[in-house]
Amino acid sequence: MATNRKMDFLADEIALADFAKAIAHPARIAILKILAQQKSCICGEIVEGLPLAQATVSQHLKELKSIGLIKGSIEGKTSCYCIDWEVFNQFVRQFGVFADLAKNASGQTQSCC
Amino acid sequence: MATNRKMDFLADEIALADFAKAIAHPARIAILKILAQQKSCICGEIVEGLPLAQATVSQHLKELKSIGLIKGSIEGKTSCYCIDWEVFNQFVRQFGVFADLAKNASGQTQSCC
DNA sequence: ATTGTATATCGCAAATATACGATAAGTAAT
DNA sequence: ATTACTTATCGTATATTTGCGATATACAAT
Repeated sequence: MATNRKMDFLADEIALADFAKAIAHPARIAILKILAQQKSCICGEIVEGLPLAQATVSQHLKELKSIGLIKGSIEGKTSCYCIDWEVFNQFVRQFGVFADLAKNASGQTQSCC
Repeated sequence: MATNRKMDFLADEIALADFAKAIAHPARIAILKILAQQKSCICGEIVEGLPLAQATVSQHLKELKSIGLIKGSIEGKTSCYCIDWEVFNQFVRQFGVFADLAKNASGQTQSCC
């Protein structure tokens, strides 16, 4: 990016793109899946469940955390990560804008090109 | 990426990540919005609607096309791009996996961390 | 205090993504 | 055939992402 032209886009477009970017990696998708399947908070088995080094997983966790999709804290030996469903659902709702557009256009499932 | 470890992830995790990557940029979100709002196919006003050079927009269109989210063709002076709702909905459905997980866990909206 | 365990961070290398000017390629009209 | 117009592609510069070893940090148990 030569210049930062992010500001020329709408805020909700940027937000949606940032959310997409946060989940735009198989490792982060896998992490979210793992966390979503656990009722209680889960610690470092995430690393064991992924084909990546501990440092790399930690970095992915950091990214998910920085956008707010997951919350986490370390307490002694065990850490605790979990999905922030509040934030998660907020993004899903934003994503729904497109789902709705798809529905409105469902009559023309057959596109014109 | 030192090594390509994509193969160590599940196919649907990779597919979902690829979809997310495709829409992980404000310009591509904006393009999809523009296309979704048009009933008929739309041509080069996309460029005018974005704060980017024509070459850059063309590149973004190419990316959306390569993952199959949009279809396009040029006919003389006017081009024709439109969303492939078939593909679009397929991805939305995959994304729904997470939405469902969110629903299942809705009892615990208050996370444990 | 020392050891062991779990996690985060640093520093670097390699790969990708982004942007755009210049240019090519195609069509329509003159 | 030339001009005007639209879109795609090439080449290149820069920024960002990804991955991991090495190391730091923090706590628990001995």
